[in-house]
Amino acid sequence: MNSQSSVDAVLIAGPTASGKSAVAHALARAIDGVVINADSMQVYRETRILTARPTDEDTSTAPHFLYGHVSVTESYSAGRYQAEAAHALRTARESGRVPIFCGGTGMYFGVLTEGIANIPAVPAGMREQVRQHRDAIGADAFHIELATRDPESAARLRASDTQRTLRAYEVFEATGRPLSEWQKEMGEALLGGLNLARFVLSPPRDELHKHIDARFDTMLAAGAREEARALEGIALSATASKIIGLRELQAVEEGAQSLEEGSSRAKTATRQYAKRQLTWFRRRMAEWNWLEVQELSNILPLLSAQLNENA
RNA sequence: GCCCAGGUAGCUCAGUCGGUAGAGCAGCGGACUGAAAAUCCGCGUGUCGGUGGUUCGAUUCCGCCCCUGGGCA
Repeated sequence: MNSQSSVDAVLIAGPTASGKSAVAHALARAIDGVVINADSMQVYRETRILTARPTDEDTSTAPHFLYGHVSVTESYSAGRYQAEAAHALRTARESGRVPIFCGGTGMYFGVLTEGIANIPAVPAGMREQVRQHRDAIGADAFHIELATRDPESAARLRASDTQRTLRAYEVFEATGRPLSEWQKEMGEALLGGLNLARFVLSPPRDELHKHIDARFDTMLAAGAREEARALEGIALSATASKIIGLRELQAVEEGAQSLEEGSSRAKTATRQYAKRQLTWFRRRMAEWNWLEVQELSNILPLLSAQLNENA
């Protein structure tokens, strides 16, 4: 990193419940920055509690972009994130504020720092058609059909990988060109050429697990059940329906399981998610600055010291 | 106190006609290019309650003890 120039953008990644939102908020206030979301679920409006989205107080005391601006009935995607993050980045820089990207979605950080192939959107109707086709003929037959359209993707993917085989198939159906070909043309990294300060917040695993459990209890106390109940009967998008805790709490509201059981399942799912995040971070963000301390008061000085080194 | 059932992985359990044991869940590791809080792949982590006895060899058979649940008093 160039020690002569100042930092153009700060990136704060970390597993769920690692306290990164609070750090980003405090940093934004300290350096007159703007927090830009890098989390696939905190974009959703109606699920503030369940997605641990920053509160109104947070967003009124420091600018926050790309939080809660999408309805749970809408699908969201890395492609849409790319466009919106580009706009948010431009807005922040034009106002002379330091963009602080904060979130837990590894793939979105990939969009920021490595770019993503620029592939035309696949019409929703076609996606649904392809999905039904796979259901009808089965995973193995679908995988064989994919091989005739996009042999390279088929060779790379297992038939059991529902999501990726669907994606490869539908891209071919929509564009007439294999996904593997599209992917050879990477788009530009949004933050390419900028001087970045990159951090991964990583509390010890047992501490993280305690935080996850405690945070879900806090969510319940803050009205997570009501939030889940309010969404019953609403046609959630494929993406929003994956919000951890939502289905678990709706099952509780419907009487299908006890609150204790629902809570336990939600906590377990959150731990498993954090584990997947950490795998990504460890392998793909190994050279970032890893901060293993736990307390906010300890993190800020460390982070500031790193920033000054780069300033 | 007596009778019955059970004590095997973190949890719920299977099993060994005597040759030191295996499933699900949890957990751990990994992959990841437009649903990524998704999707997928790999890994068994054990004084088989304790202690004596029989045996070449006991988690398995026998005795005693401890613990848990149920029943009779």
